[in-house]
Amino acid sequence: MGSLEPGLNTTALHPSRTGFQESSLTLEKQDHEPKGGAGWELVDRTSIRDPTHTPERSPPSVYLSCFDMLFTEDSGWTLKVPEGAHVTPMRLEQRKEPEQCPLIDSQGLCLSPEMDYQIEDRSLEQVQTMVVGEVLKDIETACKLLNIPPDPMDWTPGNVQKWVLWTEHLYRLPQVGKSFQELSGKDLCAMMEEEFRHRSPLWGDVLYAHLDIWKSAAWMKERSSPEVSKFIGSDEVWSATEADSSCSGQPIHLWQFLKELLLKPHKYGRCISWLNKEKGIFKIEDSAHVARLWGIRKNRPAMNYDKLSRSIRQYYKKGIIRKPDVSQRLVYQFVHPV
DNA sequence: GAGCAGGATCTGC
DNA sequence: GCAGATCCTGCTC
Repeated sequence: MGSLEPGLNTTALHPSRTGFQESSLTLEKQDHEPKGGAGWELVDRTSIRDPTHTPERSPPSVYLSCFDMLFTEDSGWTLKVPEGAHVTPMRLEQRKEPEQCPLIDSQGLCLSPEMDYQIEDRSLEQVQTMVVGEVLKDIETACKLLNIPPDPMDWTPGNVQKWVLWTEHLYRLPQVGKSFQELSGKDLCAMMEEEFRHRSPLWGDVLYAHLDIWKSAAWMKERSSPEVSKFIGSDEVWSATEADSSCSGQPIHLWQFLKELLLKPHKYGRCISWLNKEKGIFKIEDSAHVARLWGIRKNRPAMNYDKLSRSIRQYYKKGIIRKPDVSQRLVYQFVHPV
């Protein structure tokens, strides 16, 4: 049994990347029983299932993409793969609209349509709820960073471009944005998977799968699952009326953006982190990554750290950011830490 | 070479 | 006009 390193992006399991034929995957966590027992297998490019599943025992499938969030160092979850394992994409031939999404059950969890029954495995249910919560939080974070609405149906062509750039970044895709120019969110949502593949033969299916998750999340948000809300917490629940400048269409300032990243250490701790939160001293650990994120946020693909740092230095005169008393490379300090 | 400092100019809102 | 983005020169580590 080999194991995939925490932090692994599950697109590494994408059959087009791996050439795998079939798979048996197990989710494991220290002090927890492995989930799935005999293992999980890939159902399609976005979901995995317990091959030993019976309706009475366990949910048949979960979004594979959801588990991206589980493979973080602080989550403790590890995806185990048997030596020489292969992954087979068992395509869902009859993809349904989000209202009938086969991967979402009647309670808003990432389950299949045959899930109209009680799940006896409570811990597994909790994992499901946690996964959904993580997906919603992840999308919420992306919305804030990109300043786009959570529902793809509301996207302008500019929003679509930001989202495509974001997806390119997330899945390490080559540039495919030009293939989706001038499309609104409604246009994008109306497109079938074949059209995604037509526009981008190599990566259209990845974009389609990622969009499908966003569409499903918007659908879940609309249904306001109490289970999911409970997990996410009151301060994290989506709210259209939430007084959040970064989601209200107002342009975000660079210093606000940096603080947003610093507020999500579980996601961005590897690229930016506090050295002394009380004094507002932070370090840009991965300058290229932070610049890339800022470029995506501002729809400036040519952004780099040289330009970003120049913008930071503009804050010196304004008294927003300065270099700490003991100047260090890539270390800055908010003049008025909160 | 990468990062830092700051001037000058351009751009989008 | 503002807030960056871009380009630049010169400097430090």
